[in-house]
Amino acid sequence: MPIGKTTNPTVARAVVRSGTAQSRRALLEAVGVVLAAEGLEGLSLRKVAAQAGLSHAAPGVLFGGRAAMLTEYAAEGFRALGRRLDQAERQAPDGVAALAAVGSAYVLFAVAEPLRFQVMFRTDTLLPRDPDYLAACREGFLPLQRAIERGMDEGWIAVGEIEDVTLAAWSLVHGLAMLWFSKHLAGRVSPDPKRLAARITQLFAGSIAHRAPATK
Amino acid sequence: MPIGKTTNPTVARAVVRSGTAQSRRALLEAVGVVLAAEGLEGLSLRKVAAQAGLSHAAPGVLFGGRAAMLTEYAAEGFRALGRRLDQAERQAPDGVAALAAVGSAYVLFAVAEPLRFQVMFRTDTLLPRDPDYLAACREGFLPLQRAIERGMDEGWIAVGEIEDVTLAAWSLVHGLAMLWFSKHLAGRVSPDPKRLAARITQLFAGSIAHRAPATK
DNA sequence: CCAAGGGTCGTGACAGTGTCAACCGTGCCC
DNA sequence: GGGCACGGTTGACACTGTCACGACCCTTGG
Repeated sequence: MPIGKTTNPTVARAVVRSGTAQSRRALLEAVGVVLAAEGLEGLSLRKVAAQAGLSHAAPGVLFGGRAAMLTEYAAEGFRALGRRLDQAERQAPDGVAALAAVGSAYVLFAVAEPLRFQVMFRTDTLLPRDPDYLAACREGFLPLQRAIERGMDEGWIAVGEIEDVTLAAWSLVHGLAMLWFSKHLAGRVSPDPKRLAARITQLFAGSIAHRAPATK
Repeated sequence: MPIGKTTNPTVARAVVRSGTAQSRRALLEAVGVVLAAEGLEGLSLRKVAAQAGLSHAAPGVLFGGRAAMLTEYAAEGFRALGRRLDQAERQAPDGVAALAAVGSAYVLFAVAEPLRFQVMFRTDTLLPRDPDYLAACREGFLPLQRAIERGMDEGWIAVGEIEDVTLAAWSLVHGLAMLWFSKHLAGRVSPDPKRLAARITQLFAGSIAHRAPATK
């Protein structure tokens, strides 16, 4: 008897998340396809459903609405981002390099997949309270926290400024990515995002690490 | 006769900016009202038109479409932002304070009017090539450039790094504002945006200004 | 003084969107 | 077999942005 593919009966009922895993996966992949083909504004549940070979109301049934589906899509993006940052952080020889590498990887991830990145942070079209989404976010930012800790171990970050340095680093690369999307930088800066991200993150990390003792 | 006859579409399109200034002004003000009442997702041309006391298609006629109207609204926002930054920059005693003050004012403007700020940078729903919009952007960022120039005159910014420092400063405050909106900072940092912005911008400006000579 | 015309805006219609109630088919268990 | 819960479709609804058409007003020419 082919009972092997039976789904967990009670859990599926308890959680709001229903639907077959295959259909949900197909829809999530279709989101990326439609996003790449039609752009951010051209994204619609109906196109996604058609791309996935399902009926037009399938996203609503399987996820519970547009926001819920995009939230799941965004959570997957945060997990992918976390893997990239983790890889960058581990390869860095010291704290300064780690901070710059994580920041650079952040920007390059955003530039490489701008649509996904923008969906990830468009919290007005998402469900920011979703526990899965929140967990993915927290997991994604662990590499940055590790890089900060390395700076603390190396002595160029004081315990009292951990929060500020972390937030400043995150803001820096997040803002750089956002400005890159917004095209406000077109013609204003060098067009190579890789070199640009490296310069900016090294400027920041280097300035923080090599401060003169009397910073007011 | 089903054949539409000699209507000249080019003549009607000759002047993009048509309509009375009053109606356009009323619509732009209505954008702010609807935005405040319904949020970013609740914004629609029909609600704006109703709020302004006009017909549902008035925005399309008077501006040429949703994107054009929002672009004009965004341009007004950039002009207001420029005034705030200019004021902050002029009151600062030296370059470091100017850079921090401009950055702090940037964040506070964004926090004070989050919806307008988000519309200003949502370039996928705007017309980023609009000359009026571009001029307003450029004008809005003059104070930041002046602050950087003060730092250069004071000797803590080299000529070769003007571009990088400018972009880093802008990215920092822009990212901080964006992260604030995205609610990813909720519970993570101090809830007072004024104090937070001051700390972050002073950390950045102070680190850049008081670097040890051997950076890297 | 009146008719014509161009600009300003309302009206109606259309395709497309997200969401929901109602509806089937299919496998499961008593 | 007879429910029956699940996975998904169908159909409908309100709402959106956009466009063609028509009504009104102010100017202007004869």
